[in-house]
Amino acid sequence: MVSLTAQPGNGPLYQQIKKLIVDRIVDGTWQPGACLPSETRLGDELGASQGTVRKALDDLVGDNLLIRHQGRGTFVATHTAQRELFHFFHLVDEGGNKQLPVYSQLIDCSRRQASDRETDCLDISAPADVVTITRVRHLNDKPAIFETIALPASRFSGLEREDDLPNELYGLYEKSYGVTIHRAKERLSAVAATDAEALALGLPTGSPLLEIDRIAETLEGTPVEWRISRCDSRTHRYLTEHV
Amino acid sequence: MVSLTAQPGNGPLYQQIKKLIVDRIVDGTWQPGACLPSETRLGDELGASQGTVRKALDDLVGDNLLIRHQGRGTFVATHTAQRELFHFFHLVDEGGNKQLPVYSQLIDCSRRQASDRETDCLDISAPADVVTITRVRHLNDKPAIFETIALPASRFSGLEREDDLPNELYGLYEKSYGVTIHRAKERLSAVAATDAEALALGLPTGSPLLEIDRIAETLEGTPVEWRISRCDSRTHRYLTEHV
DNA sequence: GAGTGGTCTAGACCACAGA
DNA sequence: CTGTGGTCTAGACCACTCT
Repeated sequence: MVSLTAQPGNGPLYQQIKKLIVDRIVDGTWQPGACLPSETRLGDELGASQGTVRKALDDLVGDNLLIRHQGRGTFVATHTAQRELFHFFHLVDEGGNKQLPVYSQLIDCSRRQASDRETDCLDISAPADVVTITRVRHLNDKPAIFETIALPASRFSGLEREDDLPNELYGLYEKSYGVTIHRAKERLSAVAATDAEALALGLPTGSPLLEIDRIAETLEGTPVEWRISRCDSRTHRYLTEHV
Repeated sequence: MVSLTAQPGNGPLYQQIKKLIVDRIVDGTWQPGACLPSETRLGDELGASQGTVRKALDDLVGDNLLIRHQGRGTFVATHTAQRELFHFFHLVDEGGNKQLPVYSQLIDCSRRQASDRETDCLDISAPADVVTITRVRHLNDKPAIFETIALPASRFSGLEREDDLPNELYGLYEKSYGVTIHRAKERLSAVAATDAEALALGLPTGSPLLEIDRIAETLEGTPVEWRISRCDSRTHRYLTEHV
């Protein structure tokens, strides 16, 4: 049952509408890729004008939660390679060109008990399992990223038996495990390459590597992936832009 | 003379209004900190409704170009320490806390002919001067960032004679040289500390440092500062968030 | 042609800041 | 009290997509 009110203590109507839409996406009423009702229909259902609904939708489009197509409708955002490239991958080569890794060498994918650090990063309670992935991602046909990933086994049950993991995992999370990554917090630092990393990336032990420590969250803000990417810094840079 | 039209080949009205406002900020009609005319007045002057003006203003607020204060008015954004902290400084300590450097040890500030790399980064033509700044910025009372900055001498004439450079330079650029930094592109990598850097930061030569290579631009997109910050990666991380 | 989002208008009332 | 931005409405027309 829907009950939105003019504007008592609940705050602005369009904020209430935003929350309602987010809730429906979170609870699966509107799955990724689904088409929302039209602005006028939503307005009628919620007892708001089309303009107010529009403001709510505009905000959510700005949050990368919805996508609009003129003449077609408004859709729940999905994880395409495009989105991965624009929002979650920031390495560029000397020419400043961005390209997703097309090949990954899988070193390990298994399930085991979570370490203290892992339970901490993934915000899960002590005796729990994680699925871990270790792989070397290639850029321009050369090994460039040594990557370790930890996932809560509760949400990703059976992933360790998956064969042929794709390079872009977020689409897999979404399609096969119903987990949509919405936000990623990254902490970057410089580290010295370990023997294993140096060997895998073809450079001397102790070489400086760019470490990207990422925690990826769902729409609700729950951390669901902890990823450490150690990147060969000779050939690639991490690009960001701020306004 | 203002002439905005309904919507011929010029595109949507609110886009034309945005452009007009940006132009007036660029040409100095509305200086940083200035109060714009009210929405209704702007609408009357431009022959548009208040709602349309509002949409233009909303967009520009989203671009960090304007700031609104309910009941007071709409203002051109300025470079406060707050903005510097939120938009242009991304280092955090182990606790994840962000704090601007409060002390900098100035090593050099002088004027000389630009190198090829500098003319390239700053997009200036060959025989030109730059003002360079070299300094060590301190975080938590410890040397943490070895920083070199190159500025086109044409825009920053006399800066090399400035005594007592502030830690946050962007406010100085804006107030004393009429240069407002609007956007910064950063390329991050891991490098090995040189002798000079190691000495200044109190760590062994060859230690991995996080290098931030930043080119800062004006509203018009002209590069006006090239800055390389080499950061002690043991104690600090570069924090970003993506949605 | 029917339905969608994109733009624009005109007018209303509320919340807040400052004289 | 006046003027500002913040929210909300109702209705109009345009541009686009699909059938």
